[in-house]
Formats: sequence, C-alpha cells, structure tokens
Amino acid sequence: MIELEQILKKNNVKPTAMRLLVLQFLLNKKSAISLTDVEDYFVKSDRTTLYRTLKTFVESELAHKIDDGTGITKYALCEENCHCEIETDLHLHFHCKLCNETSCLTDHKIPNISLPKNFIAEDVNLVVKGICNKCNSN
Amino acid sequence: MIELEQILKKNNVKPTAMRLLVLQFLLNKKSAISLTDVEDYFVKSDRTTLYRTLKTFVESELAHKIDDGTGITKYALCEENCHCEIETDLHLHFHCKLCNETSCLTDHKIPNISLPKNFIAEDVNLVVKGICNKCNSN
DNA sequence: TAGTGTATGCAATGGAAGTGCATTAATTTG
DNA sequence: CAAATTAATGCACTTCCATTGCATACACTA
Repeated sequence: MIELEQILKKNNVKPTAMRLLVLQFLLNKKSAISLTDVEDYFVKSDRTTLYRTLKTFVESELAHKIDDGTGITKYALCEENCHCEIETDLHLHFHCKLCNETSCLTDHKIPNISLPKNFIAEDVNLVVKGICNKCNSN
Repeated sequence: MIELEQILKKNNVKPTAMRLLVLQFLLNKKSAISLTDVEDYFVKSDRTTLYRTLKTFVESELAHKIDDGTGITKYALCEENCHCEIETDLHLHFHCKLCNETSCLTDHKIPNISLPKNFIAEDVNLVVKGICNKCNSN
C-alpha cells in the first residue's frame, strides 16, 4: 500500500484514495484498460473522476494512452523511468481480435523510422492486430 | 472521366454519380480525408451516403481507412494493385500537429516486425506524429 | 413493363470524450 | 486553530462522430 503512495508521489501526483485504487487496479492488469473497464470495476465512482484520474496519470507520465484502433482509448502503466521518448521508451501494442485485449509488448521497442527530409517525428504509434499467444494456443 | 469509371469497375463497384464524384475528390487530395471533409465539399449530399460510399471503397480495396490517433477516421486511396497486405502494401502514416493533415508515406513501408512466439499479425498500423515538411519550412 | 436488387436520403440512435459548475476535501497561511 | 485558498470529486450536460433502420428512388434484368 505504501508502495502505491510512493509511486504517486514520485510522479508528483497527490495520493488520494481514488488514485491509489485506480493505480492498484492498473498494476494488477496485464493488458491495457479502457475508461469503461475502470468504470465497471469501480461502480460506485463517478465516470468523470475516473476519467480525470487516468488523465492525471498520463500527464504525469505514470501511464500512457493507447490508441489501438478500436476507437476506444486504452491506458496502461508506463515502465519504470519511462518518459515516453520515441527512441527509448515507446513500444509496440498488440490488439487481439479474438479476446479483444490490447497489450504492451514492452520488449518490442518501436523500430527506427526514417522519415523524408524535413519531417520531424515527435510521437510514434505502432499497433499490430491479430491473434495473441493465449488465443492462438486454444 | 471514363478513367474514373474504369477504376470503379475494376474493383467491382458500380459507378454511380456519387461514387465518381467522391473518387475524383479523393484523387485530387494528396492527404487523407475525413468523412466531414467530404461532407463539407459535397454540401448537397447526405452524410450517410458519403459514409457508405467511403465504406464501399474500403471494402472493395479501393481506399484504406486510417486511424491517425486524432479520433477521426481518415480515408485515402490505395495505391495501384494494393491488397492491404502487411508485407507489401502497408505504409506509414504521418500526422502533422500543425496543419492537422494526415498523409500517406507510401514509400515508407512498415518495417518488418518480429512478434513473440505464437502471436499472429494480421494488420499493422504505424502512425508518426510531428511536423510535416511543409509546416517545417515556414 | 414488371419486378428485383441496389443506392440514396432522412431520421434517429449510441457511445465515448470532454466541459462547467457546484460541492467537498485537503492544504496553506495568518 | 480558524480562515482562506487550492485541489479533487460528483453531477449534469454537451458535442462529436460513427453507425443503423427504414422508406424512397433509381437501375438493371427477365
């Protein structure tokens, strides 16, 4: 529990009850989660609060936003010391068409991308869709 | 004009007036366009018809859908003989934060991606965000 | 020409993201 | 410690886009 507080404080986020709970929830999830996922879990809480909690996490580089192409924004905790830098931190995301889960393949960093002259890259999003290992083995 | 018809017929799409016009519009655009873009251009036409026209184009592999992370679906014509295959056809998309335009970098195919064991890739989406060459030179 | 299938237009729905404002909690300051 | 300021939460509401249902119009075929 105290660890959770440390994580928040380290990123300059005040450890409110709600934030601790959401952080815990995120930590327990292996795959990326949507606002609705969080909402369904914390039935008593207000959607807006959860929305803003996630937003806060993203802004303080505790979590990152994932656009997996489903149209529903997903969130996942960043790795330790992540600053969402293109070269070092960004990894690819995998969306499984069967189980509908989106996961971070943190070991698979975004390959180096060469752009045409005068283009400046500030952010890269790489999503692979298909069938994940779990669904494939069934 | 006749060429437009040929394009449609080649992909088994009946060349209605609306479709010819939308196809023309797409041909003239260098960057990807949204449904709203088309709607704004063809003021007299109904949004649904345009929506379905684009949908038809995508289904018949005449155009591809682009999720550039803005939350607004974009469309762009496929290249000649494109079948949206991962290895050969998929290219990266660039979204400029300044001019807000999304463009196909068709010369930049998606780099080969190695996935963990038992993962099957069926589709890949690679979007780079930043500043495009036009905006960068101003 | 009648009939069938496809395309179009209108209306309405649904889902998600986001905002404004009032209320409550927490923190700072006199 | 109390007052005052700031931040977090909860509720209501708005906006925007994607999508669907159904009725009408058009086009092609027998």
